[in-house]
Amino acid sequence: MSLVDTAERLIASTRELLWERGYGATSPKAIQERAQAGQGSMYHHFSGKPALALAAIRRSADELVAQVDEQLTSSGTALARIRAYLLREREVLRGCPIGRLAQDTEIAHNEDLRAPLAETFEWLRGRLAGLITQGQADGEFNAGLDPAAVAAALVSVLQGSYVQARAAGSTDPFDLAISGILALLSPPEGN
Amino acid sequence: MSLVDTAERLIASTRELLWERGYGATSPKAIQERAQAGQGSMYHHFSGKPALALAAIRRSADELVAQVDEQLTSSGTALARIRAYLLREREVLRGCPIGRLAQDTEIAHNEDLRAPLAETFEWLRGRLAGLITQGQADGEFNAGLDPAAVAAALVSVLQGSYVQARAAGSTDPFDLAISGILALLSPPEGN
DNA sequence: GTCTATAGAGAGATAGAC
DNA sequence: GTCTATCTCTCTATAGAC
Repeated sequence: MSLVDTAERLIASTRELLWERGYGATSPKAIQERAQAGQGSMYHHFSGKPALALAAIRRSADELVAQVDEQLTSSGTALARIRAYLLREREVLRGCPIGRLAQDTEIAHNEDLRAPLAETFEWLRGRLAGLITQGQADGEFNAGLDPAAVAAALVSVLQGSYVQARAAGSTDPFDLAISGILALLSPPEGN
Repeated sequence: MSLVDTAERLIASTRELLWERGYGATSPKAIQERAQAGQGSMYHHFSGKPALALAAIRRSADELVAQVDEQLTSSGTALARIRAYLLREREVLRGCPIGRLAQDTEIAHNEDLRAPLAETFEWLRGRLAGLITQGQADGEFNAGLDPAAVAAALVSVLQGSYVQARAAGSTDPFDLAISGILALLSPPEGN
């Protein structure tokens, strides 16, 4: 008996492969090999590739939400928390484990598989909007800004910066874009 | 004899399929069917799928650069041109034909296939940075901003907004994020 | 230039033994 | 629960006729 059960190893294996290769390029065989499980084992625990992928995506989404929520709940001003979140350590060239899947046609066109992505981003926009509202009350941000719109822009900068970094084969565009949005968010002096 | 030659039809077909499905999910067979060309025909004009994909990606990149350059060269202030570019008509749920490919592992990990993406985004950042510099000279933007950083952030917002829209299955997050970055770029009043 | 035939490999799953 | 055998399809390409 392994440290974790077979179903868990299959989910972990699938999460890694979805992040690395996407849905289409993730084969049952590769999943099994990485999980050290046989075919019969996989089809005993899951009805097939879609069901296993759904379990893996949900897990990744839940973990991301928990992790980001903890980061954004830390002490400090709203602006400081947002700064820390944008500047935190990231495996930039691997991309976002959730955002990456949105480009996958098989996922984007499947209601079940897409749902966790939609929920994750919706939660993130709401969480950031709340922080921005708080920052406006504290006089950190221009009171005329729409918190929901700024929050959406912040999420976009992160996701788009991953895209630019992967296109460039370098983290430079990522870092540049983050510094750009931070400058716009809290200008050195008035505009 | 067709209106356009076979090689051109193959390239056009590949461009469409790469946009819709990505590299891995685009099969020679599907390319041939959409181009109304046989297998022998395709392998006569191109050495294989990678060569055809490269020709298709280059074409898409060149076309995007030409199109955006024309848009950004229009009359009006720097800010007005950037606004018009961000707000232009887009097929949001289809995603960006170039940015979409950056998430494709087979493309991101292949120097030849990735190069056109890198060049396109580098050009776009430079083009926007030039406009921002001009806008600073005209007093439209805070002179303390780094044009290259703000340009990278603008590109990220576009790319990331495509990602959010596809995840949501709706254009709403896209529109929200664009309005957010525009508000940060030119606040209604001082910050 | 374009066609059809063929081929080795892998995808994704099912069947039935253990 | 896990294993091996088997199956049908598709992928990507090559070969050689026309």
